[in-house]
Amino acid sequence: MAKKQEFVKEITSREENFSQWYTDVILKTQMVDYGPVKGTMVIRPYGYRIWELIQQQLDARFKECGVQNAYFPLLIPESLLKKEAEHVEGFAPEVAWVTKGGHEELAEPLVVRPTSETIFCDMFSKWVQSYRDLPMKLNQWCNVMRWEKSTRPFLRTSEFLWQEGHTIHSTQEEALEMTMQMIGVYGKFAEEVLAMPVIIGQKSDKERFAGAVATYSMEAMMQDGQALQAGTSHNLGQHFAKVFDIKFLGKDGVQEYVHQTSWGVSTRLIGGLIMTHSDDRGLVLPPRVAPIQAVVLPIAMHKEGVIEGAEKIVESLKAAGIRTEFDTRDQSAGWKFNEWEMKGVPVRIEVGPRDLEAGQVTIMRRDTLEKSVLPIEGLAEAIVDLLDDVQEGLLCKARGYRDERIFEANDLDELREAVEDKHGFASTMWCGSRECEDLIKEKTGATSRVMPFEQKCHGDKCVCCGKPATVNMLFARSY
RNA sequence: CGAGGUGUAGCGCAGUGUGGUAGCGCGCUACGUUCGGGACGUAGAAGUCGCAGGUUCAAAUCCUGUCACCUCGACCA
Repeated sequence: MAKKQEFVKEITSREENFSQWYTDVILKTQMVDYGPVKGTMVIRPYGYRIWELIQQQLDARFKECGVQNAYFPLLIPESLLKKEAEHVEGFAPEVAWVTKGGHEELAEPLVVRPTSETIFCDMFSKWVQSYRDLPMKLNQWCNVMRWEKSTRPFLRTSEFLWQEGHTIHSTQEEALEMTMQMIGVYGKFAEEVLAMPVIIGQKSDKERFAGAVATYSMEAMMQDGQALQAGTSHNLGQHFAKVFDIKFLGKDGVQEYVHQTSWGVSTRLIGGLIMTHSDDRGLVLPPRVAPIQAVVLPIAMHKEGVIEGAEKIVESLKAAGIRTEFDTRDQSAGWKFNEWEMKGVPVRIEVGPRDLEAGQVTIMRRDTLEKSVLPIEGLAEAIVDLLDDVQEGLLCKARGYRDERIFEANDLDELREAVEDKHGFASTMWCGSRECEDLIKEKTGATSRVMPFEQKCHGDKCVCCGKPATVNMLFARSY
């Protein structure tokens, strides 16, 4: 019999220090480690598996939209990046340069891609001639590099993994539709797969992507009330097309510039996932992105028939398509309980001699920490249902949490109170001016997040200047 | 870039005042006893004390320089 030992807390509580808690969770669950170069991270197998699951499921949704995958080079010539003025200005402070090839100084320096608009455009201009070539919808899964001043694993790292979609269309309407379609795909994906509720809307001019006509974003609320921009979709208009000379011959025989979009989500989604669901015991993963959905723990393994009994259960779960881990390591049961809880496995299945005798197993679900008993007969089907339940439960819980923390703010003081004291989002009426946006940032630390597609009008005066308001804007402190 | 802090075993830390042969907890290895919420015993392995110089018979400890990292600002689609 194992003696009870004082519980050694490995993870800082969220209440005490949210950012330390976050770091503890990702390091101690062995999802990532810090890389040798400052601001980089090594994604370990457990973390990478989550990314793979995101990739698979998101990519399938892209394909449904007629998007094809491709791969473009890591290095971009300086001249290409510089073609679009606003674009280069936006990224200049954070690009990494390559100036040497072997021992030779390069005639033209190269940048490590911070995003690939320019190189896509360069190729588009060669590939497109006729309206019959359009639309062209491409996507690539790759890494990008941005030399950030301050970094945090998953949320802002110098190098990160993402997908970037780039499409070109013959009409403005079609490009706009594509932009909207993709932000919609992201929003649905975030809620259905990551169980992460998001608010979709348009960014202010200040927060817009460098070179875009309009940027749409999905914003999620983390458990400390800060906002996370979890995915963006940009309507690039014809800016890039004009600079890179991407023209096509229309049905009417007239040369026209294409209308363009780009959209992306990154490994930041994993950071969002963690800060949305996890608790003081560690990770809580939604079943659809859990590398291990169910762990089977044989109790008192040395006893006759336990391993065999558990093994049969494992086989039946695997046959039902459940990602199952069979943990037969020589460790105490309590130790394993904690280990798998920390790693966020949605369902734990204990199989002990007493269970087997009674033809049942003991179940614990990670989201509610509730224990229950299920019969071995028909267990796999029951677990499939349970996983669906967990998935749904997590979304509901997160949505409830978020909705409670969106506060209407009618003046600067209420806005500050919403983000600072109540740790939430401020829903405001805003005049649309840059001056007010800057002043709000200065006074409250909050930045504009999105003008939600679902506008909630609650007044007619700007939260900052009191002049007539034009739009409902969410303000929040953000990552 | 401004202010503060920290570098000692894989991780977390003590030791630095007053210089004297490197310590603790966790983890790791082997064997045995255990096994339904972080087990126990015994025996082990593991450190150029961030780096470079200086003072000294002797430096983790004192002096000088330097590097790295962390926190808070600033900055950041």
